[in-house]
Amino acid sequence: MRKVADSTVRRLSLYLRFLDDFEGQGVETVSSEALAQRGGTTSAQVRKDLSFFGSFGKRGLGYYVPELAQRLRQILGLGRRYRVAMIGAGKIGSALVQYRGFTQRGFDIVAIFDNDPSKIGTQWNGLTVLPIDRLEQELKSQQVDMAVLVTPGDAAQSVADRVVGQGVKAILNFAPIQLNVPDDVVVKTVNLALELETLSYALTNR
Amino acid sequence: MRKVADSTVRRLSLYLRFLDDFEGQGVETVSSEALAQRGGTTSAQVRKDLSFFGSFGKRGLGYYVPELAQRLRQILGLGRRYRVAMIGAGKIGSALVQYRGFTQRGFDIVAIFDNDPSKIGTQWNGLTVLPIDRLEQELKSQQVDMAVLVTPGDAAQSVADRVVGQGVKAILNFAPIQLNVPDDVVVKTVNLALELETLSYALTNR
DNA sequence: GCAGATTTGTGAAACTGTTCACAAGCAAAG
DNA sequence: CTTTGCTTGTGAACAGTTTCACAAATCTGC
Repeated sequence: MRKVADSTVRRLSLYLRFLDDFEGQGVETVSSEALAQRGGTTSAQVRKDLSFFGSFGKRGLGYYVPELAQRLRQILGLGRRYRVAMIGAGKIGSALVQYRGFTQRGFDIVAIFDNDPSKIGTQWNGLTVLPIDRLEQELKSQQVDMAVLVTPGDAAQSVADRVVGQGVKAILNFAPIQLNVPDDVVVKTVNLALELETLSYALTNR
Repeated sequence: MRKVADSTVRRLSLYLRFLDDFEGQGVETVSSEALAQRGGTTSAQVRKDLSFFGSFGKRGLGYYVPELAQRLRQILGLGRRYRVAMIGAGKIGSALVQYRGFTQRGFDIVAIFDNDPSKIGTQWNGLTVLPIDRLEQELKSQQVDMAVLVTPGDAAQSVADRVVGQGVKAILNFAPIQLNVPDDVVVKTVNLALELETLSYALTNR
């Protein structure tokens, strides 16, 4: 498959959300224009995004909502559930464990790790916080697909190495550092303070 | 000022973080190549990014770390502190209130709102959760610069309207919807489930 | 079955962002 | 003071992304 831009994939994910909404409202077909308005983009953009993967619409009519939703799920790899490990049971980590959005969209958190003795053994949402020493063992036995890193910055790289060592190929990283991983591992970093700084920039330069 | 790409601003914010590290280590000068390696980019990219705002380096030597850091703070508007309101005291909201990274980087949370009677009046990190009815009053009296929206999706737009109505010009949005705001208001949306979906896409298409 | 109204799918054009490559400037050594 | 080596700053080339614009396909109403 030829390379598709990250921005395209993000929009597809958005479109899918809108389609779910439309489907809930009993809408049967939708035009690229309608999707575009909902997503703050243009109809040409929507059609171009979809065209990378095939032609799913009917000229003169638009797209069948359930069918397009199904196609997008397939493209995005959402035809299955994913097993996710949360590494770090601090503020953000414990909030994410309880976050409904993940489960709703197909991502089940199946293990939580921390190295703080006062946290180990406590229950979070039905899961026991495990000591970080058990990482290798659990990632294997639980068949974890993805790891969410919510450790302090200075621990993140070594944890990432261990996770990668167990064959995990996808990491969502909240630590404010640039992770170094092999080419076949995909990392998405979310840096919350950085997002505020882009707002600060925008406020300042107007 | 001519328009600078969002990607450039994000990298500047990263460079600043690296400069802080270097400064802490007592490093006096740094080359574009050193910054590039730390940030996973190229030296040409670093120099181009900086060149939008002036020429801060010395040929043959590089950049003076404290000076460049100072310049970047100025460019990013980080020469001051910002007053931030957290709207929504759910899982994510309460985690963010306690998150050190915000305070460390100049963003002080000065008010928290929710509409759940069981949360109103409770203390979070020294702040009392206020009823959402007090929003307008508090945003004004507290001179809030930015709002972080952590409400359910269906409440987000109406809250955003009220926030904008009080003159707040910057919103960090965690609700999984596309916010509609006037042109002079800047919104950054962070969609956590969507980040996982891009990982899912990457895992599937290899 | 035909005319008119829609809407897709897609090359081409326009635009935006990144990389290249090198002249110019500065430091250090002799 | 001159040479050598390094590093910046930047125009130009390149690459990637978005927008345009239109032929082709389908629907609707008569």
